[in-house]
Amino acid sequence: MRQNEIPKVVSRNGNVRRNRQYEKRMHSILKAASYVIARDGFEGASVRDVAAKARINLSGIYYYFTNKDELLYALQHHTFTTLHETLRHRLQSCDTKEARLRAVLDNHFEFFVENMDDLKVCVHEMESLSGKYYREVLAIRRRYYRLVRKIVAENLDGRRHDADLVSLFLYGSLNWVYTWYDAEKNRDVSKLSDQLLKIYLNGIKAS
Amino acid sequence: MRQNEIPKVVSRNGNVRRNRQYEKRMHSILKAASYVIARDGFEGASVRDVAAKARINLSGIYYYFTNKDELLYALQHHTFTTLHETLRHRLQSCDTKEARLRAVLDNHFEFFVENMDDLKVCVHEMESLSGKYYREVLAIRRRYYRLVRKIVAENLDGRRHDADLVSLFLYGSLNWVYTWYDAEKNRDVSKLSDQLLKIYLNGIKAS
DNA sequence: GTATAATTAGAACGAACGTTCGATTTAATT
DNA sequence: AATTAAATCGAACGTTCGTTCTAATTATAC
Repeated sequence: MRQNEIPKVVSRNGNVRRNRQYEKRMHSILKAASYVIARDGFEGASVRDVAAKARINLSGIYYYFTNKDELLYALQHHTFTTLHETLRHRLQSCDTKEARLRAVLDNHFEFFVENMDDLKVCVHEMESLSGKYYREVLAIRRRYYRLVRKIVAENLDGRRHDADLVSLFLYGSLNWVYTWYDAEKNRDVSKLSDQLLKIYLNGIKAS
Repeated sequence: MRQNEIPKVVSRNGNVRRNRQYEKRMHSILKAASYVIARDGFEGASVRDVAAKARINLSGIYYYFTNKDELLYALQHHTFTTLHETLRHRLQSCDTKEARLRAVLDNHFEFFVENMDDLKVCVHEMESLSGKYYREVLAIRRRYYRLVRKIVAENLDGRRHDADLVSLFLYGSLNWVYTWYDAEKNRDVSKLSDQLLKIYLNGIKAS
C-alpha cells in the first residue's frame, strides 16, 4: 500500500506493519537525491540515477515518494527547517547583538560544510518547484530570512543603512559559498565567519 | 551550407553570399534563448520553445548553432566579455581606489538591470556546460573575477583581510541580486552600489 | 531570367525521461 | 505454519527531447 495524500516530510507511511528499514531506506533515497541533484541539477537529474545511487529499484522510489517533485520538496523542506532550527538554538546562548550576528554566520557556514549537497540543492534549485510545493518551501525560506534580517537590523546604524538591502547582500555572500568552497583550501571554517563579520562590522578600509 | 567548426561568438557564417538578415536572426535567437533559459533553466528549456520565441522553425536553430550547448556558450561568452569590457572602460576614468571599487559595483548593477536574463543565465547556469565550452567560459569568468579582486585588494587593509575571501563575499552579493531584484522596488539602482560600498568601506556598525 | 548557394520548412529518428502496473518476494502477525 | 500486507522488482507505456535529413523556398550573382 502506498500513501498519496499531501506529503509529509519525515515519513509518509502511516501503516502499522512497517519494515524496520523503512526510515533508513527513505533517508538513503534522500541522501542519494541530494547527491545527484547537486551534481546534475534538478531537471538534469534522473530518477533512475537517484535509484541507482540509493541501491534501489527505479519503481522503488515511487513507493516512498509520489513523484520527482516531492523528492526535491522533501529535501528542501527538511534542510531549510533544520538550518532554521539550529540557528534558533544557537541564538539562545548569545548575549550581545554582535554575538548573534556572529552566530548567524557560524551557523550558516558550519551547516554548509556538513551538508554541502543539501544546501546547494536548496539554494540552486529555489525555482525548480511550483504550486503548493514551491509556496510551502518559500514560507520556510522566508521565516529563516526574517530571522537573519532581524539580527542584521539590530546591528545596524539605521540612519546610514537599509536593513533589507544589507540583509540581502549578506545573504548573497552566504549563499554564494557553494560555488567556490574548497574543503582543502578552507580547512578552517571559522575563518570564513571571522572575515565576513569583520567586513560587516568594520568595513575593509585600508589605513 | 552550414559551419561546424570551432564556434565563434559573433558570427559563425563565413560565407560571402549571406542574407542581410543573418545577423538579426542570430541575435533574435540569442535573445529568445536568454529569455527561455532564464525562465526554465538550461536543462528545462527546450530548443522548441526557443525557436517559437524567436519565431523561427525548430530546425532553423540548427542552421545558426550546431547544438543546444553552443547556444548557452554563445550567450555566456558574449555576456561575460561585454561585462568585462564595460568595466575596463569605466575604470579608465577613475582616479582613486575608492572610485574604482565603486565602478565595479555600479558596472555590475547597471549591467544587470539592463541585461537581467543574460546575467542570470551566466550566473545560474555556470555548471551547465562541460568540456571545451565550459573551460572557455571559465577563462573569461576568471579574467573578470581577477579584475574585481585586484580592485578589492588595493582597497584592503591587508593585515586584517584576506583578499580572496573578501572578493568572493563581494562577488556573492553581486551575483545573488538576480534572485531578489524587483524593478519596482529598486528603481534607484545607484542606491544598491551606495549601500554595498558603505558596507565594505565602513561596515554597518550601530553607533 | 537563369543558375547557384543561402536559408527555411516539415517530418521523422532514436534515446531518455517520469511514471505506472502487475507480479513476486519479504517481513510481521496469529 | 498459515495468513496478510508491506516492500521490491521487471517490464512497459506514452511523451518529450535534441538532432538530422531531405525537400522546398528565397535571395543573390551573372
